[in-house]
Amino acid sequence: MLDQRLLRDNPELITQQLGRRGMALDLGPLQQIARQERDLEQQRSDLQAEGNRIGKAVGQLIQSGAAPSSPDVQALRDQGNAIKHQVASLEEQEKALELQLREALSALPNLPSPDAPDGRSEADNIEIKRWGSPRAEAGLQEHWQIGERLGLFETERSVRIAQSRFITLMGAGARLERALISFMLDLHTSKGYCEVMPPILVNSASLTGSGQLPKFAEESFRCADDDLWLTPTAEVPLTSLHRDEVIAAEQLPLKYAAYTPCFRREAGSYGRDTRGLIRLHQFNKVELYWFCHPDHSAAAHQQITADAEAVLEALELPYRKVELCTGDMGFSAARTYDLEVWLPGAAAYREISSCSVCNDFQARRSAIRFKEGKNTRLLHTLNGSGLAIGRTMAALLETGQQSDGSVRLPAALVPYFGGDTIGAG
RNA sequence: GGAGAAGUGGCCGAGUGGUCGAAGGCGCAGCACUGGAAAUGCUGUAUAGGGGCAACUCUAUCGAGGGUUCGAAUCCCUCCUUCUCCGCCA
Repeated sequence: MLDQRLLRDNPELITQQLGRRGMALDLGPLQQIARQERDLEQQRSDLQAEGNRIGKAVGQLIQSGAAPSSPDVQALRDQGNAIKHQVASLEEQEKALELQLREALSALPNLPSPDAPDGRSEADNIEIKRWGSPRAEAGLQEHWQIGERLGLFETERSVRIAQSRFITLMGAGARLERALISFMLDLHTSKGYCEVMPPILVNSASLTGSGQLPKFAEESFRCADDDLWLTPTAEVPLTSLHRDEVIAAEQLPLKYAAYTPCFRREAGSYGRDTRGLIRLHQFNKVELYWFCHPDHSAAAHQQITADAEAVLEALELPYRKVELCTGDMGFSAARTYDLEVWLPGAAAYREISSCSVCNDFQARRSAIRFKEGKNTRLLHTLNGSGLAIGRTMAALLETGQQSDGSVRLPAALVPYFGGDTIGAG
């Protein structure tokens, strides 16, 4: 959510910055509403002050012996009643404006950071670096072919259990998924992240707080009888972990690593990535999340990205780091790096992590502040995948495939998986 | 799921219609005392929004929302949460 004061005082800045995302906005009407609302508030509170004076005067009169039914008291009562009605009417108008304003503001995305590169789409993203030596021989299989051949997951039967875009991991496949989760959590907690296992059903307030609602309701699964949704990412419960809190400055940064399943409807992606582990309605992810001081969020963004990169490097998976342009960034982000892992079978880089700094955007929506001396200020939040588990498995299968049909796993994973090869012999 | 009790400031806790944003205590901060500290004393210590360069000032907030009243922490209604007992359960 953007600052209402910014809307009142400098809507041109918002228009200009959201223009970098490719939005054309006229905020004039909204600014009018914001100013009207402020004026109404002023009128209303002046009236209330008058009402309070009258109330006290009545009390004093009665206490000093005036009969409650005397004309003096009655006159004041009448005045009080008149004010009460005026206040009620002003309040009603004010609430209506406030609602309009909040709805409009909560549908606006974050302002991009000055450092974020301008651009219209994915095509304008900027490659920052490459790591590792991608395999590029001919005849490499895609992960779903390897998985099916080695019996690592069930595709057809999963449709019977749920529907398409769900997967059932079997045997070594299930074991590898579990190994990856443990490996990633251990790696992150060894660097000072606090491990979290949050609820994966979240309420509307939580989804609004991190930016998924109101605009992206169709992306999440909703429980019919409750105000609960299946979380699309651990970013949602982690943001709300400290919703409506004031945190002591000395405690910052708070760094969390959470493993959760994630649920996404993937509306509008029919026919894309229908095979294997790339695009599922349910997938596992280890998410990194920081609450930090505004002065340190830029450095924190580099760090959280490096922490995600460390997973790929420990798993010996070649990747590239891409900075998203303003036109391709997510709703809540001010600046984003994507990590794209090399899939030798598909011969393509695929997104496996997205690391964003949201500045105070989520903090304002979720009322998460910190106390610095006498001042209470909004803090900054960051999130990054560290990493998406299914896509990591896909990359491991394609990267580790050997001519005998087996898959060799990186050394770091051996203690977790309990072996260095899948499908040997 | 059934029955009962309770939700007040960072914490504990008083307050059942009138200058109550709220006694008292703890905690915290500053000052005094001290060689230094403890103890003690004094002072200060909620959040959000509006106005003002500022000192300051106005409004709202005693779980949430509505109602009664000139006036509500206090009375009424609805909801939420927590606790206790019973039942059920991985």
